[in-house]
Amino acid sequence: MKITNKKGKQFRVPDATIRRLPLYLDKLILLQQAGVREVSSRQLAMSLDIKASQLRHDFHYFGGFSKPGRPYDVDQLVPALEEIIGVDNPVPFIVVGAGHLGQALCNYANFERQGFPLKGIFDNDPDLIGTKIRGIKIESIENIASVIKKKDIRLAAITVPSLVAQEIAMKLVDAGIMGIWNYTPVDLRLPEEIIIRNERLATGLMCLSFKTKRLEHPELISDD
Amino acid sequence: MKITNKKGKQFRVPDATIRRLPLYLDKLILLQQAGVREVSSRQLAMSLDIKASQLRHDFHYFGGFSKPGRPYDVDQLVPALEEIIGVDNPVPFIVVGAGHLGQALCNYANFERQGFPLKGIFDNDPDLIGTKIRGIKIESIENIASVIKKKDIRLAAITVPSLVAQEIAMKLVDAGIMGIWNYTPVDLRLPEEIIIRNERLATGLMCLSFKTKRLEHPELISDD
DNA sequence: ATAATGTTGTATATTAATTAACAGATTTGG
DNA sequence: CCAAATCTGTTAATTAATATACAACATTAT
Repeated sequence: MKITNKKGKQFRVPDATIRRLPLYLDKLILLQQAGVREVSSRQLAMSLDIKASQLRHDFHYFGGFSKPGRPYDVDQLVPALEEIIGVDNPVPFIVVGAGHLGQALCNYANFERQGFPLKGIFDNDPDLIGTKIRGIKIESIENIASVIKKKDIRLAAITVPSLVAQEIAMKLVDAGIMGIWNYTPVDLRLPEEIIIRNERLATGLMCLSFKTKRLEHPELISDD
Repeated sequence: MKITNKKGKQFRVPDATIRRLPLYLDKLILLQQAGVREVSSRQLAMSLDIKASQLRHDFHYFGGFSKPGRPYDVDQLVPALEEIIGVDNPVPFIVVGAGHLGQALCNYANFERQGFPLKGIFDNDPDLIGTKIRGIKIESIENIASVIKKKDIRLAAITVPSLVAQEIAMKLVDAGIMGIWNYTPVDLRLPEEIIIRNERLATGLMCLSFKTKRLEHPELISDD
């Protein structure tokens, strides 16, 4: 993805950098809450287990965040990163599918704190419709389009059964959704301008398993 | 990470490849369940939105999964990948912290189906201890060490409050845990042989936000 | 038979990402 | 006031990841 920075220069921002931006912001907000005012690239990088040069390299795409010779000013860097990431204003989102996973996402209070207020929960199960999660009423999927338009929602998480995932995703796109956080195992086929992010919960466990297995069977590893 | 393949040759397996292995397995199991017997690298890669050559390159680290000239045999490839990833035998795990997120993980039935049976849920809240999730009783954190040892658990997810995360992680390691799936925002400091995987739920939303923002403000993008 | 098509495994080339290096700025300590 | 220590921004070098190319083999159709 290419962007134009403040100096008018154009850069291609690597995906790897985009993936790290949220981690930087996350950590910086923690520091800010702890009352830390300044942080060097080395300190910040170390706490994220990356090299300081990489952090500076990442920041470099977006222009200077500090005067040369001085560490970063936390109170200045946080809003700058928020603007870059696009959470300088709250970004409302909805959850479609109120099963266990959907409910868990809805109950995760930190989204709101990180700039993503939950604005709607939808399901087709009559037993669920009308019940509330954190004060938000679960609505019928029939209402999705009108809510999306009325509240100007751009992001949606979907945790629905595989069979209906494609159909529901298309409905969301028609209603104006621009980014889909896909928790189903389905390859959604949508217009190419729609941003899709696939999550696979078990992937984390599998990566852990791959590596711990090789700790237990040292004959499979060599470290040179 | 380096491994030794069946021919005795040593390879360094790129992290990017390790991250893709679970996706391959995931997709192959879906195909297997759908009754598909053979799949070419091109078909499989297309459904995962990667290049066929990359898939073959990934598989190449682990030795031949097919005869040259023939597509992959699904029923043969699934167990082979399972063995590589380390889920050829069930890999039990536990969840520490039974708040909303912990409960959501426990309720996510697919882990079991993918080789990760949940063998324990732990919390310190007296109101929660004794209640059940999917038939598994929530136990006091005091019991963790004995359960880990008795049931020979190697992986643990932690979804506890930040303040106690480090302390609990150390307790887990002392009891024999080798891999930690960390859902807290804390940088765990543990012996270097312990595998840690940090998850940040909001990261997914932030990456979506970064990209959709630039769709809405085309002046920030250039596509040449 | 044999040509046409489709397949993998693997070497090579290309592109992307990470790390290192360092100039120039700033602060600190004596 | 100057030397030592820190720090960033930026470029260059290195390493990692991805894509291309193609030989060798298999299948299918004619």
